[in-house]
Amino acid sequence: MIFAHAWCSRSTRAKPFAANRARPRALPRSCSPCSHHAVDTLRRMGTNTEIAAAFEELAVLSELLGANVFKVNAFRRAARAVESLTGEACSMESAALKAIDGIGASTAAKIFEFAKTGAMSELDELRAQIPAGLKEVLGIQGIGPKTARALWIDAGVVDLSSLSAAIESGAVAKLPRMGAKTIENMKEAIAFAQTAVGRMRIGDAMPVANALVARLGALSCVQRIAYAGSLRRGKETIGDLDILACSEESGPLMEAFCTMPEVARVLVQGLTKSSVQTKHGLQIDLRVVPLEKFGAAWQYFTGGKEHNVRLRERAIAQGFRLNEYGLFAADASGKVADGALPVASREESDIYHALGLEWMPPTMREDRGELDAFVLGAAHTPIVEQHDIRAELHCHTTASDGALSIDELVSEAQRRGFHTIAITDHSKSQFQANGLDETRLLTHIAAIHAARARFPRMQIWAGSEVDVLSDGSLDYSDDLLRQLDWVVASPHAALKQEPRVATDRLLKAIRHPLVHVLGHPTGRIVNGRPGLEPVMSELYAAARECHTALEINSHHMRLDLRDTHVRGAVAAGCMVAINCDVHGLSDYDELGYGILTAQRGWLPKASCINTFDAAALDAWRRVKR
DNA sequence: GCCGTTTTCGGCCCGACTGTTTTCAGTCG
Ligand SMILES: Nc1nc2c(ncn2[C@H]2C[C@H](O)[C@@H](COP(=O)(O)OP(=O)(O)OP(=O)(O)O)O2)c(=O)[nH]1
Ligand SMILES: [Mg+2]
Ligand SMILES: [Mg+2]
Ligand SMILES: [Zn+2]
Repeated sequence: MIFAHAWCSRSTRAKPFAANRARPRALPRSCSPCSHHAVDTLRRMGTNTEIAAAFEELAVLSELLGANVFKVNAFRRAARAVESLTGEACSMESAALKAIDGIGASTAAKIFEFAKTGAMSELDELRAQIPAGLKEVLGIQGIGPKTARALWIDAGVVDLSSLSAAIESGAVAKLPRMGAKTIENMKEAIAFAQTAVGRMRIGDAMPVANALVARLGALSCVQRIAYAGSLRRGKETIGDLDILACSEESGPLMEAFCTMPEVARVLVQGLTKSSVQTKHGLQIDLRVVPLEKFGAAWQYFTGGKEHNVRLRERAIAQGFRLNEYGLFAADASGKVADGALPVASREESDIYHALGLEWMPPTMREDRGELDAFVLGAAHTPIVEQHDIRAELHCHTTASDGALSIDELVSEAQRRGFHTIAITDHSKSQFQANGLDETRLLTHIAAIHAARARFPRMQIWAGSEVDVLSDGSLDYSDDLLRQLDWVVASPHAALKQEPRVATDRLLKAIRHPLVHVLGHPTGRIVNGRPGLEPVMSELYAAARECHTALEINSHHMRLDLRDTHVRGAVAAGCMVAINCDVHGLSDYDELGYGILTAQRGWLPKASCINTFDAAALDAWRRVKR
């Protein structure tokens, strides 16, 4: 798999990821503290996120007032543009802001106002006009901005409870286009909203999707089937399951789908598209197309939405029209002739190639510069793939909280084609995980080294996952750490620290001369706890400078670094380790999620230490020994 | 509100399904 450097060099226009591009630098002899972050230190954290949220709210509220849909869309694009900046929007010049795609004079002025005052007057005015509770009304399936506005203006609805009251009182039935069925659907949707689950972790969704694909694929009328949507793009959480099938008998297929035993509610049922909600609150969308249109449909249904919109814009600019049935030639007025055959439709690659692009991995289809990076003939750098991984550098045995012996861990690594494994049990402060004290660790090191004789083809390292204590010091003395072949340093406790404290804590670990990898850097749990919120740009700079890799912990509960952090680390020139944090045999299978996350962060194979050959990895290790 | 290798005005991705409608608006993917 390949990708181009283009997001930072192709266009004369400033692109979001151009902001903090790191220049190559020589590795310093010692790991000295950086001093260039004084300004960052003083600034409030998370400002880009806040600004993006403000523009998104501007979109929602102005839409409720019936604003022009293209203007509403422009607010949404501005929100995305700010969100994906690597630098702080508040510290950018107006000209630099306006050079970013989706940000014009008006948006730049609002950002400037936010930087100065911490607020946007236009947004505040909208907030004053519109009941805050209308947002939860908008969250009901089937209620969009037009309906919400009518409910508010004409039926006095201001939140969910007043909506229920207005339905009971008959006020809602008086609105135009409000028949019995619409109201019944609304009641069901309100009831369902109480029980509905939020976004599912990818590791929970994947087995469900695979089972469903297998089950539907076994039907004789199904010719080809695959999952699509955010699951195929490898997002850490999944809003629903999107399944694409090819069939010539879509009626029976849709009927089979909508009458599956786990279906609680059929949202829509048609011949090309159906949606159901399961008893567990999971939504599943099924689209059915003829076999020869599979590629176009898979491209559409995989998304993401913003990627699709960009791709369709590109098609128009090149004299085509693109939809889920194919790429079609258009005439001068942009029209497609009736009954015209598609220029491309069978496979995804046909679509991309016809548009002058290479096929690109779904993980990168997020409208984050990929259409520039994958122009046919562009200079390419290979992106990491699962078969590139040749080392597991973070795993636990029964000595601490793992389920496997040293030999079981090593033989499984060997079975998977790895050449290197680092055994890294917990350190003494992790007493709840049976962390090893100094005496036990020394015994353990000897036991790990003794395994080398039994696995002569494996490079086996005695390591530790040493706890990064709350002040950034490590849980073992330097003397002890020096006796280890490999050191992963990870934060486990005090994960609610202030960003500045957390940053300094992690910087200390990164700069430690005996640390190879910063493990699960934020300690977040997906759909669980937010974890630390350090100033990531400072971590990247220090990691690069001090020859410390940042870990992507592949476990689907962690995925830490997350995708956006990986992208930042790559742009800053860091090395990344993709580890499974193995506690049991099945944890090796978590690697797939780590790879998806790495690809979402555009991680080149060459920036991932787990892809090195055995000698190169050992040489990399020895820089810190 | 944003934007421009045919444009500084006039477009802006595009289609399926539903309900309530005599021709389509609204919502969603
Ligand atoms: N062209 C186009 N495609 C869309 C639009 N909305 C959705 N799609 C496509 C791309 C999406 O990835 C795909 C599935 O829609 P979903 O709403 O399920 O989104 P997605 O799976 O990306 O995210 P999710 O985790 O479900 O929230 O359908 C749209 O407005 N235009
Ligand atoms: Mg989806
Ligand atoms: Mg969907
Ligand atoms: Zn661990």
